[in-house]
Formats: sequence, structure tokens, C-alpha cells
Amino acid sequence: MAFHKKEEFTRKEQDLAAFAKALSHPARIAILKVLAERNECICGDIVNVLPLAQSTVSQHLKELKNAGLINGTVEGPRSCYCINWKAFEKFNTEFNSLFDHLKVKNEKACC
Amino acid sequence: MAFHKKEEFTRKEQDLAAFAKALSHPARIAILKVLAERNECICGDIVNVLPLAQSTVSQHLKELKNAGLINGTVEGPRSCYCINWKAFEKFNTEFNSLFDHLKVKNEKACC
DNA sequence: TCACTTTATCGTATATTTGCGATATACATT
DNA sequence: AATGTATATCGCAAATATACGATAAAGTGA
Repeated sequence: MAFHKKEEFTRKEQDLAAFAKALSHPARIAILKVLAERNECICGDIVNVLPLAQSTVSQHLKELKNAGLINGTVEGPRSCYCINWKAFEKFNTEFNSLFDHLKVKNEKACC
Repeated sequence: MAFHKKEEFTRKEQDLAAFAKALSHPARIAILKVLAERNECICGDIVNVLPLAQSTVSQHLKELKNAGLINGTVEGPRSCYCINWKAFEKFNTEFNSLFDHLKVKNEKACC
């Protein structure tokens, strides 16, 4: 690709794309599901549930954290993660605002 | 990665991830916005709007079409694209069903 | 038929992602 | 202090994604 031209798009487009990218792997979807299902913030339990090595899971967790979708805190010798619902809410809103009001207008569009 | 282990996740997880992947580039978000804004189904007009080469835009359109997010039909010498709102609706529902009912339970979770 | 326009595809270069084992780090327990 | 447990990071290999120019394909119009 030579150079990524992502900077040439609007901030909103980049933010939404970054959010979608964080969700763009089934392992990360699965991790979010586990975090959402359990009340305690899990850590290495995720490794036991997923068909992936510990280092790989740790990497996915890092990406989710960088994207702001989850929070992580160190609890003694282990790490505790949980979903950042606020970030989820924010992006859900942004996603809808991008398309929803246009949807009505074009519901019965051409092809 | 050696081999992609995506097959080891559930179909729902894979589908949702594939949808998110289609949205995971700002150029594709921008394309969807253009398609949503105009009543006529655009084609090469998108090329004029985006800071990308024609072949690159064509590639992004192909990916969006493969993901089922847009429809494309040939109209004489040109191609006509528009958003597949049904697919959008489906994935939006699926996305919400994955997380929304869990959200209530865990709203005030740990970390 | 011969240009012209529009779009798709091919080939290629480079960047990024995915995955794992090995290792480091950090705390807990003995 | 020594050991064990849990997690993060490093280094590497392989797969994918991104981007573009060149070219092909397919229709239009002179």
C-alpha cells in the first residue's frame, strides 16, 4: 500500500473505523461476550475459554483496551478486565447518527 | 499467525466480526456515507470524492459488496451501487442482541 | 470500425495483523 | 531467598490488507 492514507479522512470516520476494527476479529467478539457474561472481571479465565495461546489472548486484550472498549486494572498478581459500556454507548450512538436519519430518506432506493 | 483460527469460533461471532471488518476502514465508512446521502446510486462519483485511486476504490466497493453491505448492478458502461439496508438492520440487531441484555445486569461493574 | 468512457482485475510493493513460543515481570507463598 | 502463578512483552513467521499503476473488459457514440 505504500502509505496508509487513513489520515485523509475525517476524525469521525477514523474513530468509527477504529471501533469497528477492534470488533473485526471473532476472538475479540468472544472475549467481549465473556466479559459481559460474568460479573467478576475475568483475566486468565478467558484463556481457558478461547482456543488461543495465552500470549495471543493477551494481545487481543491489549487491542481492545487500546481501542477503549474495555478497562483493565492490575489486581495483585493478576489483571482484571471489564467492558467499558460508556465507550460502547458512544460508538453505538455515533454509528446510528451516521446512517439512521439517511435511512428513512432512501429506504426504497434503486438497485 | 500460521493459520487463521477464525473457524474455531461460533458462526455468529464470525459473522459479526466480518461485518465489523467491512466497516474497519475509514474509506469504506466514507463510501457508505456517500451512498447513503445520494438518492441515485453512485459509481465513479465516489472516486472523485475520495482521496484514493480508482482501482483502490473499486477494491473497497468489492469488499463492501462481498460483506453484503451494498448492492451493485451494472448499468450499461457504469456500475450502480447502493446500501443494503436490510443487511445493516440485521447486523445492528445481532450486535445489540449480543450485548444489550447483558448491559443492564452489569452496568455498574467492577474496574 | 475506432476512439472514448467507465469500471474491474492483475501484478506488485509495502504495511499490518495474527499467532505462538520464549522470556520477562510482578506479586504471592512457602 | 526460592518457588510458583498470572500476565505482559519480545521476536519471529506467515497471512492479509492497503494502495497503486497498468491493463483488460464492456458499453457508447462518432
